[in-house]
Amino acid sequence: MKPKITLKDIANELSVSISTVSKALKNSDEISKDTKDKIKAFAKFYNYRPNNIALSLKNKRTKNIGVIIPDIVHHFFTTVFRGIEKYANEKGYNVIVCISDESIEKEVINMEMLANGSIDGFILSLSAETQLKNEYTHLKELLDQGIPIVLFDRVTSEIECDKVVLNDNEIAREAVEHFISTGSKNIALVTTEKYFNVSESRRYGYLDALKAHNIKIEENLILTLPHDMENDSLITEFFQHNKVDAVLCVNEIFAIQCMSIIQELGFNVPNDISIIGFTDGILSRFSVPRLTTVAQHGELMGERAAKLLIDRMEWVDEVEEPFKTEVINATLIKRGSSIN
Amino acid sequence: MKPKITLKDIANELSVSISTVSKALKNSDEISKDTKDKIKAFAKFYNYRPNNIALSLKNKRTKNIGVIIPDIVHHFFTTVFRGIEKYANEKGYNVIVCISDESIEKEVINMEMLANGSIDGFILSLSAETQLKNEYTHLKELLDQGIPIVLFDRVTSEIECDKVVLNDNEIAREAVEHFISTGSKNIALVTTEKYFNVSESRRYGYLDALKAHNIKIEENLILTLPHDMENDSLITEFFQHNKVDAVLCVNEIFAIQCMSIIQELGFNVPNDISIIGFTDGILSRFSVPRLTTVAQHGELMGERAAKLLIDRMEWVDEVEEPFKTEVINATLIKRGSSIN
DNA sequence: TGTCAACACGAAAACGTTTTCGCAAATAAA
DNA sequence: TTTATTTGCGAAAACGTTTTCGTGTTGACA
Repeated sequence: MKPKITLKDIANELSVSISTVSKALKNSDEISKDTKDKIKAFAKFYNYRPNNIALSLKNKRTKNIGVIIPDIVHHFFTTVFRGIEKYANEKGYNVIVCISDESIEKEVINMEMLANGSIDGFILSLSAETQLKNEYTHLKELLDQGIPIVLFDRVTSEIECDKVVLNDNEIAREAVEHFISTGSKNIALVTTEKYFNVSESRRYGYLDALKAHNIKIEENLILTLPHDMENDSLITEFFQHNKVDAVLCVNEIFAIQCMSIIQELGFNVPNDISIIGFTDGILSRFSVPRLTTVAQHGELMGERAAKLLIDRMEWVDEVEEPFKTEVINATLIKRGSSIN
Repeated sequence: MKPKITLKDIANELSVSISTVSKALKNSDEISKDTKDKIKAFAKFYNYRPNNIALSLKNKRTKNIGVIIPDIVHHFFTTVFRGIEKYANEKGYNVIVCISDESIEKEVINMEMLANGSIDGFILSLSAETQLKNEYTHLKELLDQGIPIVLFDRVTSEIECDKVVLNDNEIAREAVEHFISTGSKNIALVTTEKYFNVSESRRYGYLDALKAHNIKIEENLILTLPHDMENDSLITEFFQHNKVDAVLCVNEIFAIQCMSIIQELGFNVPNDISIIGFTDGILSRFSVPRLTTVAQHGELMGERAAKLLIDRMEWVDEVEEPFKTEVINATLIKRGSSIN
C-alpha cells in the first residue's frame, strides 16, 4: 500500500517549498538545473501525478463532459456515445454518462447533479417525456449559468444551442422515392408518437415524397405504435387490413417486427412487400433477408457533437461564436428487403 | 447569464462569515434561527448548490466510479453498463466510462488518467490484449494505491479483488446436455481464441458434458474463430466438412452467423442442426427461428459489480472485508433454434 | 567598496468547501 | 455584583494545485 504522493510530500522530503516543486516539475527556468533534476528524479521515482480534482478546482474546468441519453441499449445511442467518447478522449476529456430512461425527472436530476462543478458541458438527446411535455427550463437554466450544451438527434427549436441532427426529412423522402421508383404504390409508414421531432420529420419526408409523385395520402397507411410496448397484434392487424406493397419504419425494431410478421402472414419480402428501416444495426445486418436501412452514422454524429462542445468550451476569442446546427447526411443502404 | 453562487457570495451579501453560511445551510444549531432563516432563504432564492469539486477535494472522495469496458457496441457490455449506472445512480454515484477498444494501452492510459483523483474506484472487464499478454501491473499498482477494483466477466486469477462472473462452465455444460438429451450426438463448439477466460470456461463445460455422457471428443468439431474478423468462409467450410447436429456458440454473433450459413447450406434449424448461443440480445430475440440462448443477465451483473465496489468504498468497519467473487447464474432460454 | 541585475527560491493567495477552536456577548446562577 | 454557562458567530486550517510577488544571495561592474 503506497498512497498517492503530493507536491507537499516531495517538498518535505527534499526540504524545498511547494512552489519550487511545482515550478521544477513544469520545467520553469526560475529553478536551477540541479534542483530541477533532483525534484524530477524524485517525482518520477515515486510516480507523482498531479491531482485532477485540485487542478479542476484551481482551473475552474474539469475536463469532463456530461452525456445524457435516453437509453443506452438502443444501437443508435450506443454508437453516438462511442463517437463522443472517442473524440473526447483524444482531446483529453472524460465522459460521464447518465441515462434518463426517457424520463424528464431523471434528466433534470442528473443534469443538476453534474452541473454543480462535475462537468464543463453537456451533450444530450432529449428524453421522450421531455419532448412530450415540451418542458425545457432545466436546459435554459444551465445555459444561463454559462454551461454549454449540445443537443443531438432529439432536439428542439425552443433551445438555442449547438445541435447535431440527421437530415431525417430528406432521407425519409429518399427512401420513399426508392420505393416509388421500384414500382410501389401503396406505401405505408410505421412510426412513433408525433412528439418525437425525428419521427415528425420522417413523417413529413414520407408525405412530401408521396405528394411530389402525386400519390394519394391515405391516413390509414400510417401506423403509429406506442413507445416501447408489445405491439405485434397491432402490426398484424395493420397488414391484414391494408393493401401495402412497401413500408418505411422509423426504427430498426419496428422494421424487424414488421418483416417477421409480414413473412408469417405469408408475404414475400421484398417481392410482395418491401421494407426499409432506420438505424443500421446488427439486426438489419443479420436478418433474412438483410434489411435495407437508413444508416444514421451515429459515431460521426457523436464526434461532431463532441467537437462542437469542446470547441465552444475552449473558445478564447473575444467574439462569441453563433450557435451552429450541423446536419449529418444519412445514407440509404440497399439490401435484400427492398427491390433494387 | 447568472453564474453559480458560492458560500462566499452569500456571506458577503449577508455580511456574515463563510463558516456561518456553511453551518446555517447544514442546519447547525450553533446558528440562531433568525440567521439560519435569512441565509436559507437567500440560498434558495439564488439556487445555491455546493460545488462538487470543492467537496471532492475536501472529502477526498469524488462519488465517481470509473468503468472500463472493451467495447460498448456489444449488447452484453451495454447491459452490464446499464446495471452499473442504475445502481450507482441510486447510491448517488456518477459513472465515468472509458472504452479500451480491446487494447491494453488504452486500458492503461484511461485508468491512470482517472486514477489521479477523478474516481473512487473502478469496475472493469479486461481487454482482449490484456488477457492475451497476461499483463496486469497497471491493476496491481492501482490496488496498491488503495483504489478498489471490481472485475467482471473477463477476469483473471492473477489479481486479488472483488469479481463478478458467470457460471460459464456449468451453463455451457447445461447447454450441451440439452443437446444430448434431445438426441444430438455430433456436437460442435464455435469459440474464440482461448486466452479469453470466458471462452475457456465454456470450452471446459462443453468438454465435461461430452465426457460425462461418454461422447468421444473430436477436436475438429471445435471451431476457433479469430476475434472480430470476417469469418463466413471459415464457418461455411466447417459445416460442409463436418457432420454436425448441434452447435454451441460462445456469443450471439457467432450463433446468428452460423444459423444463417447453416440455412443457406440447406439444413433445417433445429431439425438438422440445433443451435445455442450466448447473450440474449435483440439478435436472438428477432431471428427466425428465434435463438435458444444463454441469458447472461448483464444488468444484474452490473448491479452486483457496482454494489461490491460501493460497499467496499464505503466500508468503515475496523476489519477489512475479504475479497468476494460473485457468481451469476446464467439461464438457458429455450427457443426455436433447438429441439425442446 | 558600493550599486545593480540576475538568479534561485519561498510566502501567500486563490479555487470552494467543512470543521475545529476560540471568543465575545448574553444569560443564568450564586 | 460577581462568576459560570450558554449562545452565536468568526478565524483559520485543511484538501492539492498554480501563480504572482517578494526577497535574500551572488556576481559583475563602476
